[in-house]
Amino acid sequence: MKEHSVTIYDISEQAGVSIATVSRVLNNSNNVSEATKKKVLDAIKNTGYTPNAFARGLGLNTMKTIGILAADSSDLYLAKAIYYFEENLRNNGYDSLLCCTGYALKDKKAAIDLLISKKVDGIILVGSNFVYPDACDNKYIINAAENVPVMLLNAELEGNNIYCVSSDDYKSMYKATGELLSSGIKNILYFYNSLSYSGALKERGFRDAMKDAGINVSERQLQYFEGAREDIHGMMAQLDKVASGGHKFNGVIAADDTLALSAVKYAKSKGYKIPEDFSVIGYNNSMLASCSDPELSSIDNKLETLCQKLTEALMGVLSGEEMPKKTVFGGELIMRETTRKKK
Amino acid sequence: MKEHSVTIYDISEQAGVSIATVSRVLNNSNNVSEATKKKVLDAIKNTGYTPNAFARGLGLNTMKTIGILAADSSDLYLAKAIYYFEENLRNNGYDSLLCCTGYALKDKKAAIDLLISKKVDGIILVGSNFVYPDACDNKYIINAAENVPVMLLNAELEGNNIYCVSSDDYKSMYKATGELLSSGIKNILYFYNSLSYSGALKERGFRDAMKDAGINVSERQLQYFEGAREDIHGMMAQLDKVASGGHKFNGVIAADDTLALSAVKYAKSKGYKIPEDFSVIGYNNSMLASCSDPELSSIDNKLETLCQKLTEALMGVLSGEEMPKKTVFGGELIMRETTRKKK
DNA sequence: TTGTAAGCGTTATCAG
DNA sequence: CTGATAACGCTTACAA
Repeated sequence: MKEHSVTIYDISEQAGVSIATVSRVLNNSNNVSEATKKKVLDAIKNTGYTPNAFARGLGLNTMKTIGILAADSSDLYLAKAIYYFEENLRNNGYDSLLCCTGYALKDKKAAIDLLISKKVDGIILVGSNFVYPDACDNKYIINAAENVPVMLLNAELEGNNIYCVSSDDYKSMYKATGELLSSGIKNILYFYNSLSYSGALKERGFRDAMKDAGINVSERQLQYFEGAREDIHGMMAQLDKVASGGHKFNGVIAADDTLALSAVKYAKSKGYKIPEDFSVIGYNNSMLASCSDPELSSIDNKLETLCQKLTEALMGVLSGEEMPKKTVFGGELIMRETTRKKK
Repeated sequence: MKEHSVTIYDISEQAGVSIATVSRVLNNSNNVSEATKKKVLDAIKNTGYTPNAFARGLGLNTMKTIGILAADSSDLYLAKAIYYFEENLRNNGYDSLLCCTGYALKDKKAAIDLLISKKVDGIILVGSNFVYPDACDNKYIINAAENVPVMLLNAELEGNNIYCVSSDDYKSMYKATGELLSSGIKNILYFYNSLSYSGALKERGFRDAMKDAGINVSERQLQYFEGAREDIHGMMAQLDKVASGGHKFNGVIAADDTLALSAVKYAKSKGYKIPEDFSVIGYNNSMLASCSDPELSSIDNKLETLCQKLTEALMGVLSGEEMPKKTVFGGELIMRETTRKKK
């Protein structure tokens, strides 16, 4: 608890120069002689002076912070994303203000308002769950973008000052479904837990692939899991209920590795041979893939690249450059032990 | 991109009062008549005015932010902690500035300095890895505490303005080891990946329990894993190497669930029956416990409670109350499928 | 109950 | 190259 912190005035006094000069050496403006520069630097060192960030913020109208919004920062996938963002941002001289909003729209709104009132320089929305199928529900993002650039990870939304970086979930799912089908697995259950726009894309990828293979998909083949995101037992129970309800399936494509892992455990509990009699494909290629036994085949959506590109884009926008409003990368199916080789 | 944002002066003008009055209704100081209050509130609503946080910060010398430091915010356990902290802090009107430091001391130093220069109101060090066995290496924390209160989660350090909240790792490990021994498993390998102070405590718990049971522990019975924290295969390989090197073991106590899960996979790969022929106990009781098959017995260290208490303590300190310098909770061994019932 | 005015600690614009 | 000085937008004595 410093009593009265040392200010630019103290330095100016000690160094025998004006505060303007001190400010100049602080921001290493070149118009200052080596001699006086040294005096100032010495004084700074002696006192252990650090510029007051608030005063600085007030003058410059920025404190170089980016607001990071995520529904749940402890979610395996979101946590990784946040990690990458924080690192990239810090390397660019920005700090990260983290807000976990939960999955309710009104909380997301509140959080975004909070960040704006704290005058962050930009906002990153981590995860597809921030954009809703119904356009009205996305108004809060459009509004936020009137104040600061808003960057979306794994989501798409058209709007002024809004930039999107995402993985092509539709295509990834389409391809993964195709792979599973051509490996001989036909009775595939689609298991998901997100109603986001990106979630809808994944589902459509699955449906289209099935349709294009001439297979009809019934409603109960699409299982929405409503429980907690880590509730493996709940997931297993749901699969069990579906099966015992009469709907047989010998493969699961999941919108998330946790769901996929639960499918693996479910299949094992039933005594099915994986991958011969029962195949599973997950999504995100998270650490759960190698935790699972057998190890999960999973779709890798290049999270690190996405985060990097998104940060670059944000930096570009902040320095006034023209940046692409939408950039999308391809995903890649990583084959492990829960899928057969193509026939 | 607002052109010129609306200030307290605009409001004062529109409402026909002085800025002081506006400020008063903003901070709902009670000395203001209902009539003028309404005028001001109306003006605020009309204009969509939000107080400038920087100016506020400058005047009050706080922007109500807490710095959260973690080596790796994507680590399963740390991510959960960060999540709890963020939530608790926000409920108390504080924002969270997140810094991921990695595990290198000099980066931790840099990060903590950064946070202080940004004038956070307090700092939370998430995870035992911030305090080192060698006292000199902890100087950076002591220094930081001269500026703001520093809170340690799962670590202990004596010092002015430093507060610790932790789980009793020593006792938890001691007890867990005892349980395993009394279940009949005697050749236990201790598997760890952290050299922190808390890591040392866990190890000592293990050693003492073994000693008290009259069992000698050799050096190669303590396996330090140096690789990446999610490298399951690397962990398995190390266990394999130990075994094929001639050291037989039929149980593993791990300092972390990931390590434990790798031990389960290792044992299964060898065809050992779990838990009859091979038992495993993990630490943290993370979601990996239920991801594992069989499910991991694991030590729960009440993370949510710890985070809550720590936040409470911090809030107390910030409001000038006297707070305990050290509070420690007990852990609990959650029995699942990788341990036998006691004989 | 309300207004005036003095900070808060910088940056930036002008003169010199 | 350097020094005054006016912003920046808010809080808070102190007066009225």
